[in-house]
Amino acid sequence: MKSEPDVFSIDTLKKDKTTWWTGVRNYTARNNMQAMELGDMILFYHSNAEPSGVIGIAEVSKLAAPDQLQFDKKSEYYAEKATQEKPIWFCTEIKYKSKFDQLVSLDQIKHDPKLKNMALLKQGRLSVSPVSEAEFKHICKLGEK
DNA sequence: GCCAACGTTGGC
DNA sequence: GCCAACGTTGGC
Repeated sequence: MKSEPDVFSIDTLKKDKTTWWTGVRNYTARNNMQAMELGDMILFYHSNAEPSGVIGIAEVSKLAAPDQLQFDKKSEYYAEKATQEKPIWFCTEIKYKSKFDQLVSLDQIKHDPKLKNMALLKQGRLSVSPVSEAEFKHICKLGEK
């Protein structure tokens, strides 16, 4: 899961413990969240950062539920066509697990043969993308000294 | 259903 | 700030 650290960083998640991943307005990203199961592990990625990369780990703490911001007329994430009966946007709640000793940069990921098939690289702009167990473990190894 | 125009993400 | 790579919208 990607987040701009200026907006919501791993340190904010650490402080808040949990957060609903609201504001995702892309169908593929939404579908990926709806496919998540309780306890699934998440790579937390800082985008638009210096440098960008995976900075830590979170865990799915609540299954996907309607994103409440879609009903809020004052929110920038308001969705006119959404109703309580038929919500359009869903999000999971995630829980802080840990912050890496060292960030695993996008550049590292790009140049690591074990990570070259990551969905993250295939579709760079997607904010929620799937990760294989092998990729997950390998990135954890790189992030933890 | 096609496609042009437009908007967004995110690396650089 | 630029721009590539998408995704979305809406006219037809």
